[in-house]
Amino acid sequence: MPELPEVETFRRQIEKKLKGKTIKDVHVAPDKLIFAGKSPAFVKKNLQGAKVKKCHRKGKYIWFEMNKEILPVFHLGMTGSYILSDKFPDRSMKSVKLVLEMSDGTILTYKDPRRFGRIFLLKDPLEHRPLSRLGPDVMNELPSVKEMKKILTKRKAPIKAVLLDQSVFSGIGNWMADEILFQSGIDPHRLALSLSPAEVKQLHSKISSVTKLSVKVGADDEKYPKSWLFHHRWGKKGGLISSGHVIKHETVAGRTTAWVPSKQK
DNA sequence: CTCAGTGTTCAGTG
DNA sequence: TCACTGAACACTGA
Repeated sequence: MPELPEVETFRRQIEKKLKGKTIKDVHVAPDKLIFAGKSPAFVKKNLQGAKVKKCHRKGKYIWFEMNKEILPVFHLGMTGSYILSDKFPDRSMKSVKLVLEMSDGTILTYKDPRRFGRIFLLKDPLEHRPLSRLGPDVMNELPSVKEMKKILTKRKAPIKAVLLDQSVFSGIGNWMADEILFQSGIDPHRLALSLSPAEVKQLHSKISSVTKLSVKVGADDEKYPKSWLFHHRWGKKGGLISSGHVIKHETVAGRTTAWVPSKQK
């Protein structure tokens, strides 16, 4: 479930629970894919005994600031998730990849059944791939309307593809892109460079408001406004957003895209 | 049994 | 070199 709002919500919870505490013990699954080729021993050596100062986020990545040179960077992929608890995960819990036991008994468990998530150990996370390739974070570094116009006029791809491109803006994923375009009244197929100044202004405003509101409610989708496409997009066959306004589904930019042709031009 | 999926990277093309 | 597209990755559940 990880787009910017989910990841930012995790970040806040993790920072609150881990800040100022020391990693007392570390359990690492022998999974070279998740740990980008690193051995359990290497991961453990770099985490054990470290004191967590902060948890940072850019786009869909988070990393810990610690009293160590090498820092852990997390990306949740499609199905990664964290559990904060005071109990060790029991054996029945599948796909646990990392367990951090903190000095005060707090336990952070990371699991990822599909294994698209990654945990990197890096020196200056922002200076190296994959973080170095990210465009401005849409919550903390959203470009001005003017800058956004300049960026979009250079792009010939469908606006949906540009919103999903993490090197242009970071943090937007599939449902957010559809939500932003729906609320902006823009058809996802439109080429980015074809947007009028008024449309770019609208898009800018909706990137900001969709991001802020979903973070504000802690990425709890039940709390998203009733008017959002989000609540209707999953009913595949001929869903309606309101009387007469049909939701269409189609692959755009390689991803399933939901939009309402009667409202998005 | 087949296929799609809240994501990213890389090979191939123009 | 750049921008863009589509496939691959790994696994679960509809």
